[in-house]
Formats: sequence, structure tokens, C-alpha cells
Amino acid sequence: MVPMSAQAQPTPDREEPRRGRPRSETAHQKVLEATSRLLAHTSYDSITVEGIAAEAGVGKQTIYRWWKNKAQVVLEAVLTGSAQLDLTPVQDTGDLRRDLHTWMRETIAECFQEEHIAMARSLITAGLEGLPTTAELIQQGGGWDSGALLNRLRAAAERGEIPADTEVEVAASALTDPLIFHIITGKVRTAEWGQELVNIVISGVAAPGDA
Amino acid sequence: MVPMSAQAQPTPDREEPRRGRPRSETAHQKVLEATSRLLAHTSYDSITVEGIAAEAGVGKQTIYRWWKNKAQVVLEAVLTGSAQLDLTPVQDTGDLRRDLHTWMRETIAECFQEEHIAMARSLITAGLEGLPTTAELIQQGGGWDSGALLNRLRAAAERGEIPADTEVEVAASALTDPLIFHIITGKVRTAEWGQELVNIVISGVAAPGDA
Amino acid sequence: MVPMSAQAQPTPDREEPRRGRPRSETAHQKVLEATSRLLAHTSYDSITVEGIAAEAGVGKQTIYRWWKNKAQVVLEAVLTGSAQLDLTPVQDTGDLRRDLHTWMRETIAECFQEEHIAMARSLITAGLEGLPTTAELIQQGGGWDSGALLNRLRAAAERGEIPADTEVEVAASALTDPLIFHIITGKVRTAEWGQELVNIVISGVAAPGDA
Amino acid sequence: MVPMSAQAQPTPDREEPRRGRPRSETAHQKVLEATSRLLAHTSYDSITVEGIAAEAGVGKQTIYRWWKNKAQVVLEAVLTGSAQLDLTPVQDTGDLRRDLHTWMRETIAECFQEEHIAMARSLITAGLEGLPTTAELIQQGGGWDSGALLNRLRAAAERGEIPADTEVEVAASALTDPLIFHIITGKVRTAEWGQELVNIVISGVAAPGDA
DNA sequence: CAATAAGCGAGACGGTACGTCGTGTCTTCTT
DNA sequence: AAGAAGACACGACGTACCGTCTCGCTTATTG
Repeated sequence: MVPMSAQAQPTPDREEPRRGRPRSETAHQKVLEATSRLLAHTSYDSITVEGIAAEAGVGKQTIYRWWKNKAQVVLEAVLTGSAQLDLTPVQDTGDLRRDLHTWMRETIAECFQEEHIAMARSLITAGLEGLPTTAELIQQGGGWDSGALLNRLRAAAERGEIPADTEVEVAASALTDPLIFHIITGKVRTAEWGQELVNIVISGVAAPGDA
Repeated sequence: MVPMSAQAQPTPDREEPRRGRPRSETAHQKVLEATSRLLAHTSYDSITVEGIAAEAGVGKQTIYRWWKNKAQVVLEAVLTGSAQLDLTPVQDTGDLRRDLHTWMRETIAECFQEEHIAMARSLITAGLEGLPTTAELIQQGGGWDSGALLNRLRAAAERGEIPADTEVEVAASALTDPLIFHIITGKVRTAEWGQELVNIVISGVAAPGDA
Repeated sequence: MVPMSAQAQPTPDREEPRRGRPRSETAHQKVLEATSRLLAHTSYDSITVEGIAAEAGVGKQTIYRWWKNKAQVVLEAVLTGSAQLDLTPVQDTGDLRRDLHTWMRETIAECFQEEHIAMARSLITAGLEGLPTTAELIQQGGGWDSGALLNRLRAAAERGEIPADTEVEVAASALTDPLIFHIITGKVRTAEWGQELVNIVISGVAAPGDA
Repeated sequence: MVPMSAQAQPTPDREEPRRGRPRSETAHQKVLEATSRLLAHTSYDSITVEGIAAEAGVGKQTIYRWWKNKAQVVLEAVLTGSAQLDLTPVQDTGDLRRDLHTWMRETIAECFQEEHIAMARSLITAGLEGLPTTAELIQQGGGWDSGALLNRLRAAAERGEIPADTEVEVAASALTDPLIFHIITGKVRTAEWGQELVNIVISGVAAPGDA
């Protein structure tokens, strides 16, 4: 899957020592795990809060104590759950073009799998159904983490593989966004498509426009 | 909005003249208009079929006579509603880079408006919530129509502005998809970002990789 | 059971011809029957609206369309359902004391049965939980119908068996209310207790006070 | 209110001195008072344990340490709360009929007051909702205490005002039960009604049936 | 006088039911 | 036969209570 990571701390929690029985981190965790489990074989909107509660062995109210609605739960489940998928690294052999081709090949192989597609779609849907704020959550707090990719591009810029003033973020967008968009909409993309995309972007970056 | 167009013929229209009272095209239209009106200030899932029916002054059954579920109605409303936005053409002055810069500038100006963003999001959600088939509907039947863009690129290829073997569809993807993705996730993008994206892609296309 | 009868017309219904699909009297009936069935082996408060809906094969909303809450449903079910229990008649052999003794014996035999006790309790609870108005419903609209008893007493008064100015309603109360109250609270009463009660009341009625 | 009294000793009090912090009788009392306060303007089932706890400034668990469920709390609150209402005595002037008339007049005046009615209803509901055992609690342990009335009748029997073999308990039932039943169902009764009831019963008792 | 045990207010927990709302179908009468 | 209207079965929503279970703190009794 396109790498994502999330810190997702829904309760910034003023550190005043709460009274009464403290919230059970166990319950919190059980819910996220149950949600992930359900997301594997169910689309966002056929997931129900009641279903999550049942699967987690948790009271519905407990879910609403931690999250404001279904979108938030799913969002956090996807974001934290996929953190471990954040492992398509971008190697640095010194040859940018080769490294990106490798990365693209692996990423495509990994991403276009039933389960990851389902998760990505849930992420989008959950993000869109949440408040406007939630959309921000996707981008900023975690969402698709193109960090590794960005780092590789920055290294290339410093090292002179590509011009030092390259807008690496734009270049990264040109690589990841078509990928993500095609995952979501269900257009299956072949390795060749990916290779060509890398070629175009790398060449474009390497040969700065005459504009 | 990113140009889309839709023919949206949900009824493959058997040409046998039906018996009894013919379906009211008026009602059909009223529904689409009402839906568009609602989409302007409401997110996909807080739109209800009952709400649409009420807004349109139409019976619920009439809606289900034409479309098979909510997702389809919204989908068609978005697709046809945006058809008239499909007017960001790509001019052909002979200078590809300049033409694309112009197109990008205009598109960004047009797209990042509250109302278009809401529609784009609804499109995605409706597409995802519909059957798997629906996802295809977005891309194929209508969806984001990068037709004008593709044509301009093909013209450039034929004319030798860019290499004849250029994968124009990939290049188009590299331009439109980051745009779309940022619209739906709510990342607002400046004109500069767009210009840089065009630069990268055009240069990359123009200077075929040495790979 | 202590005789009750009810007309229970929750919808006084202005006779303007309603538009749209008319309410299904069938559904209405299915609910009442299901409720009666449940009341037989369940106490009032362990009956649930969801349970009634399931038992009746009816949507929950349909119940709430006809009745305002659980108390109202149960109330109507008990009242209408028991109408057929209104059959402990008071015979008229010309001998009031003997007739009442007979009636009392039969009523006690009939009333102190698990199932009737449960219904009577549900009636009270439903009545009390409903609005203040509901309490009125019990007395006026139906509730415990001491009609047959009253008639027998009135006949006796006209015929001179008891003084013509006898307050027959008070006398009836003195007979039925202890009976009802003991059913509700669960005090099981023997035939002897009933006989003695009849004796006291009849004698009291026959021998007008010297006050 | 119809006189009741309650000993209500929910803890049969094993006399081994418990270890640890002793239960706070203060808390116990605060709960009962809070419950009584709530009972004044709320029906049984819109009273909540959480509400009682809040009103009493007490933890919920403290309530469940003393009583086994809501019905028990309310039950005890009503029973003990009304103990102080147990003061409609039956005087003994030697004239039974007069004494009972006086008692009836005072009792009716006292009983048919909003607040007492509410309490009586709660008592019934609480009794019915409790376990079967609870129903017994009403009658036996406390409930409506017709003790004073019974005593007056027994005195009359010993003294020859009424036949020595009078079934005083039945006679008392014929007086109190109609009263109670009318309170809970909300039928407001006038003083005349009460007077007539007394007349009938006294006469009936005085003039033993010729059966 | 510490250790121990149980009570305390507070409030989260797993449950269950509530009453509302939306979906997609069905049924009435009207056009 | 299609239209507007609206009831239908179904099922999820988010809330409210129930009775239980921790928390950290307080208060007696016991060693």
C-alpha cells in the first residue's frame, strides 16, 4: 500500500489526573484491531459501529467515548493499522532513476491487492465523511506518507543528481498521486505504466524546463 | 473542476414504445437539479433520497424507477452537472508548454472552489459506495474527462513537439491525478504548484529518459 | 380475570381521506396479538418494543407510528385482549346473596391464575408508566368492567331486594377492588375470603346503617 | 396516604463486627432522602439510579452495596418515607361508626394529594418490577399498614360493638383496598364516597348475613 | 502506629433497549 | 402505466441506564 503513517492522538488530554476509573487503553486497542479485521473483508459503509463493538467485545458507548463517530474510528484504524505497511522503502544506490523504478515496481505489486485497496478506499471515504477537519487529518497527521520518497529526492538534489532547486514535493506528487488515485478508483495499473511514469518525472526533473 | 463529461444513460433504453403513461422526463430532470442543488451545501452521505424527493417535489418511487440507488442518482447528478464545467479547454497555440500552463492556471482557479470541491468529493464517495461496477463508471462512462488534454498531447506528439512514442496517457495522469487528489483531500494548491508540475511533466516528456 | 373491556381508539381520526398508502390494519392487529402472546409469559418491563416487533414480524417504526410508546401498546393489548375475559357473568336467580357468592367463587377461581395475574399487573404498570392521562384510560375507557356486577345490583335495588337508594357503585367497589388489589400484589385469596367479603357487603347493603 | 410502615432491614445484620471501614449510615440516609425528593415530581421509571446517586452526592456503587437494585431502593424510600405519614390513627370513642367516618374523612383528605399519589404509584411499580419476592415485601414487611384500623375493629369485636366472630381482616380490606386502588388508578374520590363505603361495611359487619 | 481491609465518590466498562432516521419496496389514489 | 404520497420491513444510529468493575482516597480495626 502507499505508505501511510499516523500518530492520531484524538485526545490531546490535559494532564490533570482524571477522577474515576480511567479509560481502558485495552478497550481502545480492541476496537482498532476489530475495525482493521472488519475492513479486510468489508467496505467502509457496510461496516457498522454495532458490528465493530460486537467484534471487539466492547460496549457501543465505549466506542463513542473515544471517537465521535464511525468515520473517526475507521480513520484511526486505517491510519494506525497501516503504519506497519509504511515499509516500502526507497533505497539509495546513488542511481535515482533505478531506485525509483525499483520502488515503483514494489509499490505497485504491493498496493494492488484486494485488502490494501479496500483499506485505501475506506480511508478516503472515512476522511470525506468526517468533518472538513478530517480531510486535513489525512494529509497532515498521517495519510499517505511519502516521506521516504521525499528524502530520497532531497538526497538526490543535495548530491547533484538532480538540480538543487528542484521542487521535490511536486515531483513526489507526480509520482504518488496518480498511483493513489488509480487505487481508489479501481483502475488497475501495470508495472509498465509505473515505469513510464517514473521515466517522465525523472527526466522532467533532470532536464529543467526551458520555460 | 477537472473536466468531466457524462453521457449517463442508466437506462440502455430498449426502443420498444412502452405502454401506459410514459415516464416524465421532467421528473427525471427535476431530480437531477434538486440533487445538484443539495450537493452544493451537503456532503454525500448527509444527502438523503427522501430529501431529494422532497426538494424535487417528486415521489420517492419515481427516483427508484430511474436509478437503482442513491449512489447512482448522485453520480449522475455530479457527472451531468459538471458537464457544463467541462469547458476548460486546452488551447493549441503550437507551444505546448505555454498551452498547458494556461490550462493549469485556469483549471486551478476554477477547481478550488467550495462548490466544486463538494461535488468532486461526492463523486468519489458515490462511486465508492456504488457497486464495484460503479467505480468503473467514474473512469469510463464519464468521470474526469482528460480528453481535451489527451488530444492536445497527441497533437503535440504527431507534430513533433514531443517524441512520437510518448505515452500521452501517462503524462496526462501525471498532470490531472495530483490535481484531483488534492481537490478531494482538501489540500489547497497554488498556481505556482501547478506551474511547477507542468514544467516537470513537460520537460520529462520532452527529454526522454536515458534509461 | 376481573372483567375488563376496552374500545381503545387511539386515533380519533379526522375523516379526511388520507393520501399515500393507508396504514395497515393488519400490522396494527399483528402487533396487538404479538404483544398478548408475549404478555402471557413475560412481565411488563421485560417486554421490549423490539421484541414485539420481531414477534409480530413488523418494523419497529410501524409500532411507533400507531402508539406513542411501549406503555400504550401494552395497554391497548391488555385492554382489547381481555375483552374476551369479560365473561364472568353475574346470574340473576332472584337471590342476590347466592348470586354474588357464585360470582365471587367463579371469579376467584378464574383470576388467580398465573396468566391472568401477569396481565393484570402489566395493565397496572403500563397504566402507571403512561402519561397521567393513561391512568384515566384504565378507568373510563375500559379497565376493569364491573358492568355485569353493577347491573345485578341495580336490578336488586329496583326489585326491592336491597334498598332503592343503595349506592351500587360503592358496593361494587367494595367487592371488586379488594379482589383486584390482591391479584396485583400477589396476595392469594381463598374462596372463603371471598365469601366473607360478599357477606359483609351484602349485609351492609341490606341493613342500611343507623347513622 | 394510606398508612404504611416499614422496618426495611435489607441487611439481616450478622452481628460479627465487619472489618475495614464501616458502611456510612449517612450515605444510606442521603440516598433515601434523595430518592424521596425525586419521587415527589417523577414517576418510578423516569427515576434513575444515576440520578439518585447524583442527587445524593453519592457513588453509584454505594447504592448497590446497600440495595440490590433500583426497585429495592425506591421501595424502601417509599416505605420509610411514608412511615411518618402513618399518623392517620383511628380514634376510639366507643362509637365504631363515628370513628371510622372520621378516619375515612381524614385519610381521603390526606391521600389524594399529588405527592402521595406519586409515591403510592411508585410503590406499586417498584413492587411489581422487583422480584416476585418484592411483591410479598409490600404486603408483609411493610406495605399498607392497616394495623391501626385492624386494632380498632378487634377492639370493637371484643367489646361487643360488632359480633365477636367478625372477620376483621376482610372488613378492613373492604375499606382500605378500594381506597388504595382508586389512588393508584387516579380516580379521585370524594368524602361522600368514603362515607358511604364506611356505612356499607359497618352495617354489613354489624348485621351478620342471614345466609 | 503501621498494616490491612473495606468503604467512599467518581466514572468507565459490557450490555440492552430506546426512539429516530434512512433505504428500497409496496400500496393507495390521481393524472 | 406513471405520478405524488406515504406506510411498510429492515436495520443502523447515537443516547440513556443498568449493574459491575476499577481508580485513588479515606477511615476504622487489628497486629
